[in-house]
Amino acid sequence: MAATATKLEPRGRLSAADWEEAALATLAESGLGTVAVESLARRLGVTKGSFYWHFATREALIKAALERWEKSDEEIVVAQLDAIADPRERLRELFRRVSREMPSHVIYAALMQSLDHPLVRPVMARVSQRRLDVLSLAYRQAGLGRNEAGHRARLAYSAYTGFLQLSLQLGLQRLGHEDFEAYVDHVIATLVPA
Amino acid sequence: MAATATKLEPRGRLSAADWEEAALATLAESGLGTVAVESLARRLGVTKGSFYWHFATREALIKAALERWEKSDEEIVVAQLDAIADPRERLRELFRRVSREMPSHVIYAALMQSLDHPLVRPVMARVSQRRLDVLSLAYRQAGLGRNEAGHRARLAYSAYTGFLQLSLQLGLQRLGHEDFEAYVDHVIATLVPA
DNA sequence: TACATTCCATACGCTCGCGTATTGATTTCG
DNA sequence: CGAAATCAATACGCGAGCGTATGGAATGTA
Repeated sequence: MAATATKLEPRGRLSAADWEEAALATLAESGLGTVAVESLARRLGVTKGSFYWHFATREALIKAALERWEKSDEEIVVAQLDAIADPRERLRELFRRVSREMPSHVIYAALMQSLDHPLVRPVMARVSQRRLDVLSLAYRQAGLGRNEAGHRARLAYSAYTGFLQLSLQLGLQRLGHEDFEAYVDHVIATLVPA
Repeated sequence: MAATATKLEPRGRLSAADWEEAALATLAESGLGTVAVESLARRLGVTKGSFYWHFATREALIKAALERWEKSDEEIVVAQLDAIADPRERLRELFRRVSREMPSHVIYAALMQSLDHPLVRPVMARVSQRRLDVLSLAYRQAGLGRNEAGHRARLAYSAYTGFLQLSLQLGLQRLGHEDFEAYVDHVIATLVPA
């Protein structure tokens, strides 16, 4: 009957990867601040003793989890997107992707709330720069000038990260599936050149 | 020669207001997490003993500081803005205000990084709702339909909060005074209907 | 089976920040 | 001036989390 169903994920012995996954899961649920070793241990059905065999320190775990996430994010968000030739359609698809594959965005949003923390900031700086570059390139290919494209990319990316913050962290009117579609359409109409 | 010039603000005895101001200053500088009573005490040139005479608990201080900020923010951002009759010009001025009066925006951005924390979230929810309403109204008066106005307001506000996060927290290319003006112009051109 | 490696539990120490208790100084004011 | 009220210093207790030490169980392997 435990309301907070602390789902213990793996059953047998644990590997470093298990801890990293658990860390990312907890991160997505309640932020980096709650990623504590004793808490994770309970979640996994073991104790600290286990953790410190796999990792030297809590920071080491965070570092590993971040690398794991950054890698998967790199593939998901960026890679399978270059396929779309038409830049305008690529932009539209990019905006739509925010709804699908939410899990990765949830972690993104959680990490953006921990931009203090020396390990997180550089990761998010790289991730953000990559996304900005993708956007900027698409806008250039869509016909905008160098400066225009840069500004529009920054605007679009700001809207993206801001929207996630308002929705997931602030919890501002959760915006049902219906209205969300309408909103995305409006964003596309406003930010994607005809 | 102390690099981190921990400026002790008031000289004589302290009042509750002094602690609140110091809390807001520290908040703006390094986030809510660093708003600790012993730290503030050092900053003010006293010790904990003083603090706990003025406040029952750290949370009480935060609560008071938040009320103080919300009040001042309410006046600055909202009040002296209804003056501008033309909604389009009002929107333009609104975007420009992000550059001036940075201090309040810095505190805003810092608080948006602490949306966990039970005292902060409701405050930011109210503040955000007010600003969204202001935007939405302006867009309606500018001729947009009910839904259009709501969506555009959300988009503009997302861009606002996202931009602050990217600039102040992530530190993404600090964007010199020159480029910043150009960016704001681009935003206005993109988000304010002709 | 024997032995090494891998994984985990228990118990402990340490630091940091909050909050309390107590005493002391400094105003304020009758 | 003397007493009350106001503001502050010192010392202490406490819980949360990290990290360490050490022994024990489980798994592989010769």
